[in-house]
Amino acid sequence: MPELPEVETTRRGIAPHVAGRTVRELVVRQRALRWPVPKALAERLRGQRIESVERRAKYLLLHAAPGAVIVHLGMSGSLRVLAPDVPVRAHDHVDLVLDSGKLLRFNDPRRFGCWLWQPAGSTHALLRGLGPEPLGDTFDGDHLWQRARGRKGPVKNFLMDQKIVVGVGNIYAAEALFRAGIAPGRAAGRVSRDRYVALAGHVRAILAHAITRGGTTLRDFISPDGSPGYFEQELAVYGREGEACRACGGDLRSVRIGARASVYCPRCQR
DNA sequence: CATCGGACCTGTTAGC
DNA sequence: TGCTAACAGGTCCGAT
Repeated sequence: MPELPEVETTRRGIAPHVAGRTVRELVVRQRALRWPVPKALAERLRGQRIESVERRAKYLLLHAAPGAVIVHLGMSGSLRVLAPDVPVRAHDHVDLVLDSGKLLRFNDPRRFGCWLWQPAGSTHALLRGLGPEPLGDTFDGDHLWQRARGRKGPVKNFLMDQKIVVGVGNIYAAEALFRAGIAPGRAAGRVSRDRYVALAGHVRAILAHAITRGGTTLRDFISPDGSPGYFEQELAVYGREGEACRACGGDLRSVRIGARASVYCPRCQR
């Protein structure tokens, strides 16, 4: 589910309810997520004031004085702000109970998400080596072009490599490549500088626009207030295999690249 | 270092 | 209708 726009939508949804609040307790019902939720996490958080909620790549960071909680939504995770009397449902693995009386509830059927701890002054290994934020100042076509020198793998994998640029997953990679007219299977090193400039612009535009739409809801993504995202209606290629290309009318085709379905238009994308 | 395949886990859907 | 297999938005890790 969650690529950058969904994580950012989540951040914006929870921040007003979480920032400035103090943690009453952390309730962990299922410790076995992508990595075990540290046993000491509840103790570390109890009584701490959450100062801010930051996003880095697809990670959410809940900052407190002694450190930060690192939350990743994995492929099926979601966070919701709820009243304490809302019944626990299947896959509600973690509750962060706040002094406002509300709680932040983490639900994740596939358990690919994580809740980890990062002591103040350190950078967790997961956050090291990440590429630039696609909506930040250091991301542009030149960056992509430089990093693509000598790379023979498909440009789609390159674009989804979090060391190159963060936040772009399968959906938005497919969409950005369509808009840029680049075939997803083309070798990353064989895309011109000009086309990388176009691609970077489309990545930026599509992510920014998807955020304004509240992200993409395919199956189970919901924002913290329970509403879905509305970007799905604007997808040009993702999930549209066999349907007509909105630009040329030809049939969209799906190929597997790196074990991921990759839909594209063979006529518009080269 | 780049690239590839497997792994983690459960729910939904396509196909027989 | 019912069972099984394939597939799903992420990304780490180890082997090559």
